[in-house]
Amino acid sequence: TVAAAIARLFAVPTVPPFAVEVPPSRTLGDLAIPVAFQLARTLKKPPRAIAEQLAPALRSVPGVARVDAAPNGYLNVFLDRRAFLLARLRGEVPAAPAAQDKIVVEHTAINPNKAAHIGHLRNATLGDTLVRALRFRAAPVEVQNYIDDTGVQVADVVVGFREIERLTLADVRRIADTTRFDYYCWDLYARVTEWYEGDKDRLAIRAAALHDLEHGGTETAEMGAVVVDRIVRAHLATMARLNVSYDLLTYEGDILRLQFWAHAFETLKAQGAVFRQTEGRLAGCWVMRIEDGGGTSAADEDDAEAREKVIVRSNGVVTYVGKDIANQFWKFGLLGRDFHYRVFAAQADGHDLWSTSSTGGEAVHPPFGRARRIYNVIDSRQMYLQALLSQALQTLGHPTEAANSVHFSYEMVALSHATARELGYTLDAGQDEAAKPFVEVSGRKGLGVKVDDLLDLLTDKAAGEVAKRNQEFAADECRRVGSQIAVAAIRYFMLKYSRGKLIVFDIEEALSFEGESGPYLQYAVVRANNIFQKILDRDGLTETDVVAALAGDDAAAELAAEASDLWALVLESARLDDTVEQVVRSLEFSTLAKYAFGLAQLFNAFYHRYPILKEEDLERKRWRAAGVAYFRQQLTAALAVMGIDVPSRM
RNA sequence: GCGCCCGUAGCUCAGUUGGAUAGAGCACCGGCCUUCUAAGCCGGGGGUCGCAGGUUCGAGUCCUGCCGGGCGCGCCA
Repeated sequence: TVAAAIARLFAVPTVPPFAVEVPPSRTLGDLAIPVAFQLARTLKKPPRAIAEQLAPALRSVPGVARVDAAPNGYLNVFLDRRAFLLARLRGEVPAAPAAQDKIVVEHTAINPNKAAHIGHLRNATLGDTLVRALRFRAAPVEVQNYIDDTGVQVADVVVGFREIERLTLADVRRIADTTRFDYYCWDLYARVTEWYEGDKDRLAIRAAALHDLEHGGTETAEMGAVVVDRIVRAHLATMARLNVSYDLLTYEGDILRLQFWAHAFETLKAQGAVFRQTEGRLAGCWVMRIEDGGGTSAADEDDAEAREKVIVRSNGVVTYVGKDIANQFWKFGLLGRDFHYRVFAAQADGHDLWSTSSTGGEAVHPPFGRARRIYNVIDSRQMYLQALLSQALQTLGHPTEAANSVHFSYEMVALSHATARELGYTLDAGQDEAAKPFVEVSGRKGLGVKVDDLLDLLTDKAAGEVAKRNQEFAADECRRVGSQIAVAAIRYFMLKYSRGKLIVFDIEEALSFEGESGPYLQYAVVRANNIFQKILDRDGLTETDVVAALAGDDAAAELAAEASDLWALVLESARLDDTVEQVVRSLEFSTLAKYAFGLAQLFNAFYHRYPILKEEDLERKRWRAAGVAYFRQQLTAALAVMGIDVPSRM
């Protein structure tokens, strides 16, 4: 309506989209519109003159109390505060139209051969938060977790069991039943890496194991399947602790067995997207030419080859890029084939987790895949390969799908030297790594902080704090709340950095519950909730009762005061929807984290300055309570988008 | 060599379609618990936004070049 008013006033056919900003100081206004700056160019008039002409016209917009034209050209809008808060408390705010296009988000995708570590944690937290943000905006989202069950990493662990430990399939099953199997494999995997280094000929054993995994029918393959199944279930349990869940597990083995790749390969060949190299280093390979933008001049032969990516090796074995291309085509519904599906497990949040299958499966299953838009959550090191997926789609005549293939890229998580030392990892002064400001996490070396260890540490600490403050709590109650606090701490920690920033993970820092942390946010909501609990206990009034009583209050003095801190809290609380929208657009979750933190700060300050239970002026008391009611509703929702629960007490 | 990312307070970081006086946490100093939970609040010191040009009413933000650091560019995944 504001845009329409501007268009009418200046008779410009199309008003460029303009931002609504937050003024640097609340005394200037509730909203700031810089549209006069934009119009200044086309209208060839100074911003101030335009703003002054615009201001009276905007006063008729519903919900607007006053509009000031600032000397510098800003239009500062003051809202009808009472109407604003009441409408929001009654849920009368029109929702944005829900998106209809189906979205697939793929995240986590941990190699199923060892326990999950903090590197995987960043992926899962970003991915799950993206899913929650999209669903907050009512978009239909399907969450997929890709399981590389036929890769070398699984083969390595199987080699460890067979060649180093000399164990049978039955032995492995027994170990899986009686140990922390993902931890056991973590150590074994590191041992296998060393074992290979002892004698390079042993790599032939790995190649044979890999072949067995791909083709099946042997005890090695069977052992691989057991390892994968047990580790995947361990990962799901770990992720469930973090409030992360999925809709579908996509198994690479099924992509191979169902000939998805063979099918995609025929199409790629037919369209000339891949070709068989006949000479040079890559003779005998099927390769895809990589477009790297620049129209390079007469490059020498090495450069030319560097821009060819092998899709099928000269021995006929497809690389993982090929499998990824087939998978991406399937996700868009472009492959012309589908998996079989079976229910894999029931999840804590009540909905079934499905998995792909090569045979059989349920006759009736959800319509997986066929997405309009795909987010692949994967760290920035994979940028090159993700660009290939998009390029393959483009080459095969699917420009829309190419544009809708989003690589949600983020930087990796490394370890601080202090934390690496704590894990028992020592670096000689001579090593290159010793000079770097961080130590790279390495599953292959067994160097990393395991997610469950970190959660256990955080939960113990939080449960101890809960016990101190709530002596009436039983031990299991402390534990339950402690776990909610631990999840808040770790998820917030993963979200507060922008995704382009490398996180140098330090245990000491991650264990902090003070200042800008997940628990700080929870604490603010818990305090707000306690106020309503006490109102209920003492006055017998619910939040609904309090809001209903407001209808008779016209003055709303508490809200109307020029520098009303209550109004500041309400206005800031209202920014959640815009913030989530911005987050989805920019894929930058630190924006949401900082918004939620700032809101909690605002509330905590308000909480100290303005008592509610003891306030004797009843009208004042009601309006304060109303503002707090809206605040807790909004911060609770913000925390839900971040996958953080609010404890009953803490 | 080419591509991507990072460089803002002592430390760790926000500041994202360019906008009003560059912010937060930690650390440090000083206050506040017989009061709705001190996992908190209030106050203080602390800045050449890596450097140099450019674009314009306006640049931490956009462009170019340079400096420093990280990652990627494999018949590994």
